[in-house]
Amino acid sequence: MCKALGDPTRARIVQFLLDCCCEVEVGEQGEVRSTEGPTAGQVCCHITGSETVTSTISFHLKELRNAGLVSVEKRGKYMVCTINRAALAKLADFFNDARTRSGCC
Amino acid sequence: MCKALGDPTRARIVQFLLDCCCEVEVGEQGEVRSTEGPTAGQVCCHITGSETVTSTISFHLKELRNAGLVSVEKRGKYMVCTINRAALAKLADFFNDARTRSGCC
DNA sequence: TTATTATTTCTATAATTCTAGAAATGTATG
DNA sequence: CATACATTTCTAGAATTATAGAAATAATAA
Repeated sequence: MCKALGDPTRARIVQFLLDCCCEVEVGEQGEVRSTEGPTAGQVCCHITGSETVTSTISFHLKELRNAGLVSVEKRGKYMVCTINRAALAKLADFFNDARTRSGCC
Repeated sequence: MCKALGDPTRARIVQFLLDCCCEVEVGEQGEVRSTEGPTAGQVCCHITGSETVTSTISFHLKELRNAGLVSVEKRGKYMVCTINRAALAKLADFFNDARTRSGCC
């Protein structure tokens, strides 16, 4: 998980997912309402400033997904990204344990 | 900090520093008693299994030091390594905040 | 059905990072 | 003072990882 978070682009993605609460914007009929996070395209737009380099964001989302930090699930033709709170809790617990651990001597 | 922890060798070093409570072993006079952590050479010995590749461990210790995770201070001719508990606390706090953060919607 | 939109996979290249030897530095010991 | 020891810096090469374009996939819209 730390390795995944170590890349600056992925760190920005995670920060965006933490800050963001955008509902997925949709066409005229509102196909994809009531999602919890932004779509892959919205992440891309926010991180790179354009829609042109989706492949790079897709790569990083896969890494974050493999690390268990983010879930990316299909809703219609979009991919909706959400932070995995349990993973954050795991990290918090690990570092909290480490902090309070006393050596054996 | 996550980037620093992301490397497997550095992760092992940190884990060793957390687990370890070795006092610095010394010559016949006991020059370097009452330190809090192992020397760079002891870290090297534990991680790589030999003393031969000290430069690599030195490189990683520098990275951990630059990230603020480990302090490496001189005691005689040894360098004594200790985990920075405040850094661990910072990480714990960050992930704890992130975990419990509720979106704005 | 055809076209369009969103995203992923593939590929090559670019960039970064790790590794380990050699030489250099600093400290202690004979 | 010379030698041995602990560690760092420098260097080149190896390995890994990131990037972005192009083609492929999948779902919706016309």
